[in-house]
Amino acid sequence: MPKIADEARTARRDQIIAAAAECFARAGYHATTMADIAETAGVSKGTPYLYFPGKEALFIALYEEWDCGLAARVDAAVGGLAEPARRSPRTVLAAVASAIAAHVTGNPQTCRVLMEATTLAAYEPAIAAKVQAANAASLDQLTGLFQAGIAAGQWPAGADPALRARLFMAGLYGLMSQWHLAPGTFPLQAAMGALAGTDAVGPGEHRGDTEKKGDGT
Amino acid sequence: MPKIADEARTARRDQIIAAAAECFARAGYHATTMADIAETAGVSKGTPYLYFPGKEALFIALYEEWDCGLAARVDAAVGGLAEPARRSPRTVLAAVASAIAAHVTGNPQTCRVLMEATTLAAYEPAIAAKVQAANAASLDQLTGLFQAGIAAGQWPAGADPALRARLFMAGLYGLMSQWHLAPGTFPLQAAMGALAGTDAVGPGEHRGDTEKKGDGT
DNA sequence: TCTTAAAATGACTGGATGGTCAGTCATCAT
DNA sequence: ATGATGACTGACCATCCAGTCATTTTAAGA
Repeated sequence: MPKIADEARTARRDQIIAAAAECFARAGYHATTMADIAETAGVSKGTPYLYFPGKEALFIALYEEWDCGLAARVDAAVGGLAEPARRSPRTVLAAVASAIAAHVTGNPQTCRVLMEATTLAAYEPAIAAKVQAANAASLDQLTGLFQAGIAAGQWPAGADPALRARLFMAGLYGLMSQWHLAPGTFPLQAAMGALAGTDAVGPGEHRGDTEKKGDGT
Repeated sequence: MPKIADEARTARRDQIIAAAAECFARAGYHATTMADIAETAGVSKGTPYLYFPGKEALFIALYEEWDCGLAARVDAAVGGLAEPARRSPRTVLAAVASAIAAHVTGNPQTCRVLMEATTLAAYEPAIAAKVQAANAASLDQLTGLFQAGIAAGQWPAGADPALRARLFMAGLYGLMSQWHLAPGTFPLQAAMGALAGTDAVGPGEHRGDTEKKGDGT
């Protein structure tokens, strides 16, 4: 009987999510209406409800899709490293930062959705759960990376890998937050690169060459 | 003629702003209604409009008040340093981080309002203007601090002060953002201390002793 | 081609919200 | 004491929006 092809269903779903991303990024969660999303997607007002239970569920689906997009990019970047480089935690870290910067620069909407999610997480338990889970996973991965780096002597022996991971994540998020307010003001790629090259608390294996100009406003 | 005492007017205003802070921090900007604020302040629904043109103006007033609160705290912390210490940019930086951590820990609402403002800034030009101005001012101050620190040899000569300042600010903001989602998960004070003690890209005058345990979730 | 069930539509609803305003009440100069 | 001035009140309005559902359209199978 005439059930729409699975493929078509998925396409519609993606179309709606993409429209939602555009709208949420443009106007924020609360200022975006379901009607906006439907119109942007080119469907009627009722259609989104055939694919998602409601606005919040749609946002969560979007968040997961986009976060996955980011995670996938990061994995791809790490996987794409040449074998010897992949063994160096420091190099991996730089690749992670670079991949994130590239993805965000290319899709500024990612920034917006990410920030919106983080802010919403303060009041919406369902969203908080997703955001915290994503954060914890990233933190774990980074902690592992720093652990390896410390073991390999790329960071000082006494360093606390969990703390390093947290500071690194905080730096990434803070940079995105600053950048999304005024994208033209400083080069995200360079700043994130510096953050990765940075030796929080350690004897400086690296030096001035990782520094780039930022124009300061 | 019977004009209310200026003192009384200011008190009412502050009372409304305090109520707004509580409500915005509890439920976020959009989910907070003017009726909520009025009720929390113990006044009628019309009264806030006698002191502020509307919801957005009230939020902006709150943002400025709270931001000033933070800036004042920072200034006080710096001013309170003993004279020789105040001459050391590194020490000043640590004092700044410590003052912010203390203020935020004591008033978690600050975190919420700050994040809410940053997110809103993406869509509300009036708020964006205030946030960007505040950011630029902080960035300038920090840049000056790093400049002095570099001149004094506390950071490597080649370092870019503007970039350092940006990374430091990003770290602070990112830490607040992580902390407000799960205040119990890690000690903000210690993390911010580590951030200030950190030698992004520099030879490490400091070492492991600035590291504290963070439990990693 | 024709049947039929699922998909899509869009008018509708019930509730909520920012903001207003005519009227009330407290205060202070006289 | 008293009355004029302005702070305060809270019912009210116009608007908006998430979500529903009866109806129409679409496409897969016979």
